[in-house]
Amino acid sequence: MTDAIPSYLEILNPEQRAAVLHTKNPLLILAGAGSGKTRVITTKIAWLIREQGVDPRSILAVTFTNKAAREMAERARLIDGRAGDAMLRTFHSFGAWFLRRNGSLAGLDPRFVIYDDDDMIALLSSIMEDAPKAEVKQTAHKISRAKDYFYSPDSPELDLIDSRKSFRRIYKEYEEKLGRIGNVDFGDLIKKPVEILRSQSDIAHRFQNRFEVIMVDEYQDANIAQFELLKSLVGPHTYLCVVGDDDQSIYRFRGAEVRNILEFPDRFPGTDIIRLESNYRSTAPILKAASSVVDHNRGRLGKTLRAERGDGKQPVLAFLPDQDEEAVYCAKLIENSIKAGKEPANSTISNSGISKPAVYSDWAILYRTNAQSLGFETEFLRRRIPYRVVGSLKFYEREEIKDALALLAFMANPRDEVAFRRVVNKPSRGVGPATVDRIIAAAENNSTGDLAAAARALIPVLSAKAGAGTKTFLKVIEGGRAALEQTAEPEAAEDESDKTSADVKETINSANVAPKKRKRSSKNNEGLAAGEGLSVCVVHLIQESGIAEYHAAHDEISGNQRINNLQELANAAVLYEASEAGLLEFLEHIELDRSLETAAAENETDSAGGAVTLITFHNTKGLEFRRVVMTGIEQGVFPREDKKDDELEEERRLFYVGATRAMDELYLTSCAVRRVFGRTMPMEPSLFLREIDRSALRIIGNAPYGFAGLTPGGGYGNARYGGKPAAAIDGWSQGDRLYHDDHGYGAVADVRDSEDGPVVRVLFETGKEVRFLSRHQGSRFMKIGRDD
DNA sequence: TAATCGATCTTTTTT
DNA sequence: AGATCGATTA
Repeated sequence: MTDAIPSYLEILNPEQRAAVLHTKNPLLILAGAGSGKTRVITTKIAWLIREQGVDPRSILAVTFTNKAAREMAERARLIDGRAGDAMLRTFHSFGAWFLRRNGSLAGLDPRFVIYDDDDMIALLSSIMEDAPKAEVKQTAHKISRAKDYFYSPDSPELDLIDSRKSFRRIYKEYEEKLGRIGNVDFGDLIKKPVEILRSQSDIAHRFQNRFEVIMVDEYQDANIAQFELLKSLVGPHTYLCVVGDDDQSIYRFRGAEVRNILEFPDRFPGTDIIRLESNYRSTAPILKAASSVVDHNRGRLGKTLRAERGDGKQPVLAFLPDQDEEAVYCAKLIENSIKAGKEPANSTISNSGISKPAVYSDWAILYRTNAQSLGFETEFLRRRIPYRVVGSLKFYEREEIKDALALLAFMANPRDEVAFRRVVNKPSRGVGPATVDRIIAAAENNSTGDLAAAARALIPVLSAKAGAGTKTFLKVIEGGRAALEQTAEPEAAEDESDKTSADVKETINSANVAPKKRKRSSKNNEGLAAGEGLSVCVVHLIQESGIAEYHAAHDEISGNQRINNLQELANAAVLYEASEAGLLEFLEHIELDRSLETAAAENETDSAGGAVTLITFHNTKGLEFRRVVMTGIEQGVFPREDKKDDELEEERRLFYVGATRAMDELYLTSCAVRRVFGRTMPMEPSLFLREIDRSALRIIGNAPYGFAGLTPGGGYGNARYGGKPAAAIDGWSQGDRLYHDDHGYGAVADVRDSEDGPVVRVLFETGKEVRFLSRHQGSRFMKIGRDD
């Protein structure tokens, strides 16, 4: 250690450095929020390559999101370029990569397409023919869950999920049907590789030898199947290092098991544990607020974060009348911070030590459910506050996009019954359900299961109309295939060549290549512009199939963007080659990484200050923002209704994750009423608000009755609102809440008549008291409601 | 067979 | 409030 320490290690604190330099035994890094976890992982990768002579290609680092994988690759490469050769992937993309090469050992055609939840439901509903849709959905969920836990249709443990015989039967049938089709669902991407590795010891050995080092990020979110995958990949000489934080485990609902991290030392004997407890992100009061909530959880490893940044602005809890005011409050906060940045003289609200002018991208609005984003969007749109919505885009879930993808999927795999059903009669070609069933039945009887072949063979027997329609459809697909083959160049062989043997030579990270080219879509609806590569094929399909026309007609009625969306999809395909391999790559990329930003979602994002981020709590994991507003902190919303025990603890962790995203400023909002399904419902403040250490909180607005013991901070306490509201004078009465551009939020303390007319006395959240003449209020004061 | 109108349900959270 | 689903109707 007395030798010169490389500079990239110098910047680490002792614990971080110990984590980087650790070797041999399995290592569990318990990394609190904001403790420099990513830095440790990336540095470790670089260090292993540089100082330990580890071949980068023998390093596997697994994450849960593509974003995290990309970031990790980028940062590791900055330290050492060779890190670019390491395999950095999500669990699922690793599974897909594995199955393309080794799936044939389990009878899987390497040309499989990945089914998403909707496809899964569609397939399932063809099995559960007359079950209500809700039940089908629920069954799909249970099957996903079963796969997360590595349960097969004949596992005895399946009873833990659903003990009914019928469930077992449906699950089994589903598996058979999916197998016949030759596609896989998300769960299969993990489960099938484990099955192969378990049953084929030669393959297992090959992989155990290939990966000398395996690292897992966000280990607290791993499910049982992923744990099994890990176990199968770790050989006697593999160095295993997992990083996680039990307090940030928020994916239980999709099978994540905190016990993976809690029991890691038992599962891998000899494990060393290193804790990273220095937080470099948030100020002390923010951390205090966050920790005081999660402290109420039982069953945690427990740790204490030290706020290296020291003191800062108190988090603010704002009680607001309703969700519209909530949106206004957020908008005002943002606008004020921007304004304050532009006019530094205006320092009514002084924030200790924060002198940087605020920009839009400093801000994030957090909410529990995607549906809550709408209110903020409308308000921000109105005020021209640039924003971007993370996650809920659902670009790939739109009808027109799913149609186009189904055409592509059917082209890639003519056994794909789900895709076939979706598009064979869209737009309607006279191929009704009866005909479709007949074709599918015929395909089941021929050995290949090829629906296109079965359909072709049936044409002579079908009615004239159905026959003609079927013919048209097949022609479209064939045309698409022709568009592939024409341009298929020898390059296509490159990826195929190393399929069996040396995956060591693999140039990896197809997930990382997708260059961010921003193609401007042609705005006219005349026709779709075909670029190069696979987009030629995509455009052909959506045009010739009539899908484009079908949706164009719809656009005219409801003013949608469907044609533009289809164009966007075609643009994305430009990056892929027009070959079968390119097609599969494109489809896989879409299934596994839906976070792609689409031009459709950009409103004014390109403006200088960036944009405010609208995002669910779940989606914020791994992110940080200078200023964060946690909205809808109400009982029933967050925590969601009837959450108790383990689930309540998970909600608490979610709260913790959200709060620890904030670097400088944290705001919490809680509404007195909220529209739920169009009905206005009275709300109660969240349980979590009572759990927050009160010394770490400043409260503004009116704490509702029942929020015992809390006295608003600005000097206007509950008592003031305890009685009936005073009679209004000139439209103002005691208890009215208002907003002032300079002073922020406040409430009317009293209204008195004077010789110049009614005088309104207002107390602001800053503690400031202001009097003004009612008739002079101008536009500087904005009334925002009252609390009765 | 397709389009239109009402009734009903919706909301977790995501790879 | 909005979407979705089914039944009714043209």
